[in-house]
Amino acid sequence: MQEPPRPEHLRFAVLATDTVLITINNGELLVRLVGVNRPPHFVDAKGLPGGLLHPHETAEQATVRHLTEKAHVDASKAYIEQLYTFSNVDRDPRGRVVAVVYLALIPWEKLSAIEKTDTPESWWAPVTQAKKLAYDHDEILAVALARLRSRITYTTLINKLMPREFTLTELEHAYESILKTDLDKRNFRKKILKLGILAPLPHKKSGGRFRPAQLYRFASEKVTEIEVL
Amino acid sequence: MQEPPRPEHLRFAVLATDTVLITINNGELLVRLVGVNRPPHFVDAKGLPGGLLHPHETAEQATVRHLTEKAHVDASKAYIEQLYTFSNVDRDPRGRVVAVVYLALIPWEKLSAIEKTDTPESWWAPVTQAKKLAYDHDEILAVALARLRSRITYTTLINKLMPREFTLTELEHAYESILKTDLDKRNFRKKILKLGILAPLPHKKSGGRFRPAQLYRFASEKVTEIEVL
DNA sequence: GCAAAAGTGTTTGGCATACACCCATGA
DNA sequence: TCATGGGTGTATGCCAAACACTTTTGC
Repeated sequence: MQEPPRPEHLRFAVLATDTVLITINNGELLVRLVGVNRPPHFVDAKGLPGGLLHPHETAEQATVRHLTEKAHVDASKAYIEQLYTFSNVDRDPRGRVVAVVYLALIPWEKLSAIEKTDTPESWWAPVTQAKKLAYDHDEILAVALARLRSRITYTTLINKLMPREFTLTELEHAYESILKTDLDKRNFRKKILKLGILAPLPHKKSGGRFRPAQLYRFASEKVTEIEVL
Repeated sequence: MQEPPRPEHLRFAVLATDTVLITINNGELLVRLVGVNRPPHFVDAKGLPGGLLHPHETAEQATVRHLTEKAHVDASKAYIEQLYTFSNVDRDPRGRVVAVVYLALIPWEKLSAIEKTDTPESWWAPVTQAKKLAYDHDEILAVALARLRSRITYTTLINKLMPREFTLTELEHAYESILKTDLDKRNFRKKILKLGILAPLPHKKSGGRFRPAQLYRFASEKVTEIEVL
C-alpha cells in the first residue's frame, strides 16, 4: 500500500492536546463536548475540546487555553492530570496529529452560570450519552472513564469533583455514579470516616422534609494515595 | 526576559520518545543507558535511549526502533507501556522537544549475549547509580521507578521482569529489590500462592549446596490488576 | 556435621461484609 | 401522621502481621 500524499506542512507529527473535562451535577457524571465541523470528514459532529500546541507552551498550558477558548470553561479552577498520549498515525484523517490527553475535574459548584450553560458550540453531556464522537474521541473518553474509576478507589481524587461541603450520602452517590455500583450505606460511612480524610463541619444541611444531614469537607486539598474503597 | 532566538526548524515542538528499559540481574535492578555527546550542553554525558519520531510511526514504534538503534537491545521481546509525556519548554536546551516516555521491562534471561554486554555506547547501570543524566532524564527515571513500584503492588507486572522459571525466593527478592523493603518469607509465600497466578513446575532447581527449590512459572502472560502485596 | 537456603503453622487483631430498624423533619 | 432520607451496631469470617524451627543438600 502506498501512503496517500499529504501537504508538506502536515508530513511531520503535529502536537495537540485534548481534554476530558468531567463534572457531577445532580449525581450525574457529565463531560464537556464541543461542536466539530471539519468537512469532509466531520460535519455537525461533536468531540472533546482540544487544539494545537503553541511553540512556547507546555501541553498542560495548552489544555487550559483550549478549555477556555473552545469549551468556554475557565480551567484554572479545575484539577488537571495527564491521561495518555495518543499517537496512532491515522487518528486524525487530515494529517499526522499526536494528542496529549488530559483528564480534568471540576465541581459543578465552581462553575459560573455561563460555564454551566449549554450552547451549540459547547455543552455538558451525560457521559452515558457521549457516543459517536469525532476522531478517536470515543476511545479517549473510555480510557478517561476507566482511569477515573480506577483512581477514585485508591486515591482521594473524588474530592476534585465534590463541592466544598457535602453530606456523606452525596459523597456515596458520587462514588456510585462513577463506579456504577451500589455501596452499603453503613459500611461506606464506617470506612470513609475511619480514613480520616474528612472533617465534619459545625453545621448541617437542612431543607428537605426530613432529618438534616451532617456536612463534611475534605481535610486536605491534596490528592493522596490511600485505599479508599 | 526575552526568548533567545531559535533556528526556524526548531520553533515548533518536535516529537521524540525516550525509554526507561529495566531488567533484573542477580537481584539488582538495572537500567539501560546510552552515551550522550551534544556539545556544548552535554559532553561525555549519559542518558536514556531515545530519539525523534518518524512521520509515519507511532510513538511506541519509535521507542522500539530507538532501543534497537541506540541501546542495541531488541525491544520486540520487551514489555512496553507508556509512562508519561514530558513537555516542559526547556527540557532540551537545543530546542523544543516533547518526549513521550515509555517504561520497558525485559527479563535478563531473554537478552542475548550481545545485549547483555556493556560498551561505551550503551550499557546496563544499577538504577541506584544512574544519576546526573542528561536533559530531564533524572526526573524521568524517578517517575518510571515510582510507577514501577506502584504497579507491581496491584498488578502482575513483575512477571515481565522474571525468567520463565523461578523459585519463590527469587520472586520475593525481585519484589524486594524494586520496593526496597524486606518481606516476610512465610507471609509472602502464603499470599502469592493463594492468588493463583503461579503454576508449580514438575521439577526443582538444584545446584546450590542446599535443599533444591520448587520452580514456578506465571500462569498467564497477561498483566492483570489484582492486589498483589 | 556443618553451612546454606528451602520450607512450613499458629495466634492475634483488625477489617470487610452482610444485614434492619429508629430518628428527625416538613408537609 | 406520614413520607422521606439520616443515622446507627453487631456478628461472622477472612486476611494481614508477627514470629522460629526443621529439612534437605553439598561439601
